[in-house]
Amino acid sequence: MPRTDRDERRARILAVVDCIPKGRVASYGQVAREAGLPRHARLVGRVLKDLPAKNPVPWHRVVNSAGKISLRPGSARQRQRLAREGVLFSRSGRIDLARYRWTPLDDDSEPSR
DNA sequence: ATCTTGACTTCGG
DNA sequence: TCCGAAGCCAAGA
Repeated sequence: MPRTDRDERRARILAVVDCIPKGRVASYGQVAREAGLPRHARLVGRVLKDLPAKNPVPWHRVVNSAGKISLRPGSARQRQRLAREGVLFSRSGRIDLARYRWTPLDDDSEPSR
């Protein structure tokens, strides 16, 4: 069990990220809200940044509110992982959130529209 | 306690 | 659509 408040929040954030289905994405802010931590989008980013390589959580399914990859170095890797799951990128490198955004309860289902 | 950082977000122009 | 500014907030130093 998490001992500190910090570990507690970290665990909740990762739990949410772990729920994002293959082929769908969520924004940092969305993950924060669903983890019960509104206004903590940046915390989500920090947690993912410090994520051990061994951790299997689908960190690549988290993008910013503009539908773009926030990772500076390494964006190619994240993009490739998403593409491999069927997530299409626009010419400007953006993901159509209206189409790929994950909403709890949709838990699977192919992207529509 | 104070100041800086940043895998963020929203709002204007 | 593309910035820049402002708002936000936990961590580090």
